[in-house]
Amino acid sequence: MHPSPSTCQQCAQRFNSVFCKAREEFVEVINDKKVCNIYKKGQLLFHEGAHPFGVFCINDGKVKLSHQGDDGKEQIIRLLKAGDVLGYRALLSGGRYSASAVALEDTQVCFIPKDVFINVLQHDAGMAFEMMKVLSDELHRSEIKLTHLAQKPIRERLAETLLFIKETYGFEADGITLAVKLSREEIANLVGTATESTIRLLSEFKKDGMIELDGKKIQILKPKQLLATANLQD
Amino acid sequence: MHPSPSTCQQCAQRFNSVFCKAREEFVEVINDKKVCNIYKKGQLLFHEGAHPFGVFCINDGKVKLSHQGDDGKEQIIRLLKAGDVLGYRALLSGGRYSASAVALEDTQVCFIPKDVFINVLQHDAGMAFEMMKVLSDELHRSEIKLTHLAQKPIRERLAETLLFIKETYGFEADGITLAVKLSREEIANLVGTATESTIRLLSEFKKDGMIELDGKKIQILKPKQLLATANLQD
DNA sequence: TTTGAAACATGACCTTTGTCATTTTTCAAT
DNA sequence: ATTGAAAAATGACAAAGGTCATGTTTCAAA
Repeated sequence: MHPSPSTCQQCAQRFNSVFCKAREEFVEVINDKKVCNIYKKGQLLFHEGAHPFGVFCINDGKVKLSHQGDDGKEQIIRLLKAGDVLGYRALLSGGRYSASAVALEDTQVCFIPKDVFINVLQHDAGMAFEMMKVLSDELHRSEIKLTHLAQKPIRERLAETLLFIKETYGFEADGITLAVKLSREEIANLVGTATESTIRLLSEFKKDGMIELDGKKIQILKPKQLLATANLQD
Repeated sequence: MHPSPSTCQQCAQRFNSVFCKAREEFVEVINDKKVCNIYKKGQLLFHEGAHPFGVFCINDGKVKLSHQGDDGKEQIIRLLKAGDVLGYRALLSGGRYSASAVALEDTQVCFIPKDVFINVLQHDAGMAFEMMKVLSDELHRSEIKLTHLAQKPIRERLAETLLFIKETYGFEADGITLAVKLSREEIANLVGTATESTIRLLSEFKKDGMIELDGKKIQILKPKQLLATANLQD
């Protein structure tokens, strides 16, 4: 865990986030009002059903965002990393959180109060535009996933999910090990399937030589074959 | 089909749309630059993969927005009605259309060129905020649907879809007939299932007395029982 | 009014995927 | 190092839902 950045102005994630286009004066305001915090692995940032009081900006670490299905089953809808902002959906829609956010590892987060965030959005068109872009991109991702969930077999969706994890978090220094530790159940809840099915298919992928498994470590041995298995057109 | 409105200022949908908070001066600009058009039932407003040149604002009529799955199967991701705007997702993300829009009945649409729309968003914070709200609401809907698609059986999803159609388009004058004609295949593509499964379940719902079927007309006889069948928590 | 294609309907069957039970492994706390 | 609970793995089985084949109805164009 890196030390807390002294200011937003110096933050390594600044130009990597939705604040990249924010004007200097507003970055100063945000810096004045932000509250930084560290969440330990497994800790809750916010809970489905709660009222939002601001947005969270990840400085370092990893977070999962998930819905609770009616039968209590978790559905992971987003994976977040340094530079990502979360909690904006409920804030902008004007309701409660519709998902819970949990740290996947020790994570450093800055909290920006609601009125500060809204105020910046209202007075900084560049920032507002970036926000719309983030929302549009998220919507796009969600709609594509929706279609795949409705139409693609689990095998393809699991391959796609592994590639998605790679896109999001990248590899360890070795260049092949996924840089996040997820349980089989979490992977299943990302794919939208039963844990056992995920376990079985991961074993198959391993038997096929596409991946290597070592506890929660997953190594991508044949990315091209995995991509072919995902059967992506777009 | 109503006659074309003379101006945006007088448009019946104005305060029912994303433009509800737009300042008068910008509504005037939009009015000057808009181009109105009528699309016949089945006609394409835009096609997946094409470049967006502006947004469409529905004045009267109904439109479906759908992805083409990899195997060519349609997935309907949104149903639109008077007052709804479409085509903004690709415009804001800065890419091509990721979905196709087709008129479900004769539909009157105003086209607003890209630069005009973007310009208004950039100079009218109220309008920008409304746009963010629309995006957030859409994202919310999409994520909920994602979870249901992953976790709920088809029976529940079909019931939910019928209620969603009711929420979107309402009833005919009789107060029980859904005010839109969709083929069984289109309903299936909304639910995310095979056409045959949809047909079978609709027959079951009819046998259970929840709905009545007469060609493409669907009457909701027992909304409460249908709601119970949908098994919605939220 | 006829007619032919498309949509609707239904049955049989099979594949996929989920569920349940059981065993094995991992890993952290003692 | 021990151990106990959680996670992972595996097999057997069941259920859900998709596919295919075929028959029926609808509806718009001739």
